Amino acid sequence: MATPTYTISELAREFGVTTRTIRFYEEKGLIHPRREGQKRLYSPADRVRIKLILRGKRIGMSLQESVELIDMYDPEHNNREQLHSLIRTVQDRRARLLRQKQDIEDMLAGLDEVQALCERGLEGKQ
Amino acid sequence: MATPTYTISELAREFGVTTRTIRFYEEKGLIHPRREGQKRLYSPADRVRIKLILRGKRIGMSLQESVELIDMYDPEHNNREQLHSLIRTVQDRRARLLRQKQDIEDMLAGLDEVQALCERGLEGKQ
DNA sequence: AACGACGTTTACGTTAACGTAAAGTTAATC
DNA sequence: GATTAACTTTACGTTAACGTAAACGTCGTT
Repeated sequence: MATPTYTISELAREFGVTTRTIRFYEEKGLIHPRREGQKRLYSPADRVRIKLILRGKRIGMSLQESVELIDMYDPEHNNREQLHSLIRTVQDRRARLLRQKQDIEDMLAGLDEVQALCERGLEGKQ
Repeated sequence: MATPTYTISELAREFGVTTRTIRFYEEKGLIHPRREGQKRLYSPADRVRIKLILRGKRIGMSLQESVELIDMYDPEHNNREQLHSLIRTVQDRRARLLRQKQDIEDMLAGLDEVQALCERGLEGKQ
């Protein structure tokens, strides 16, 4: 079976964004769907890129940051210097992500407190 | 001993933002420092609010979202209906935070892979 | 009394990430 | 063949979150 392909509105529906958003990502060079005549046709790889970009957005990354992170996967970096440099940026990213994770855990703990207070408040009025 | 108080540039330095940012937050109604003549004087409570706002920013929350979350703590909600409503918004927040946390963990796993690939690549060239 | 460091207000400028509207093309259907 | 639905391009508009510049006040020091 041939690899599946997606139209722009299929992907828009799947990810809960507008077609404008997807075209905008292309305009910014984040994806490069092929064309069938005039129409855009998206490969599974395109689809994954969009998914990863949106994942980045959810935790507050800019589109550029998301793309930089995604592009760490494909190895256009052969020499020692580049590999070392990539390892450093990986570690920077990791540090940031760990702090974000800590931020989230702190907020979750805060929400637990708030909810406990609410439930206490409700008991009295039961 | 009296409770400590902060000038705008002290806080700016501490949090790594500009004074413009802090004044902007006030302009948007996020904080309300008292005045000494013309000058702003920040209380520890003001300081914590700024800290929480910046924490929210780090994980991609808007200023408004941060404030809404912070304001869940002070109980201006006495009646049953309000408490129930608050519990629901708490649960929505929790769901979003959990997904963000999952996103981060996925990215961290991805970074581990990238780093492993880098180190493999380096071995051959040692 | 001039200077520098800090504070203030007012106001226009900037960037990212799209929204929205206009106007047209292509393919399938009534 | 007219309509409808999905696609296209072009282009101006919008919002959030500040940046930046101008013009001024108030100390403490030199």
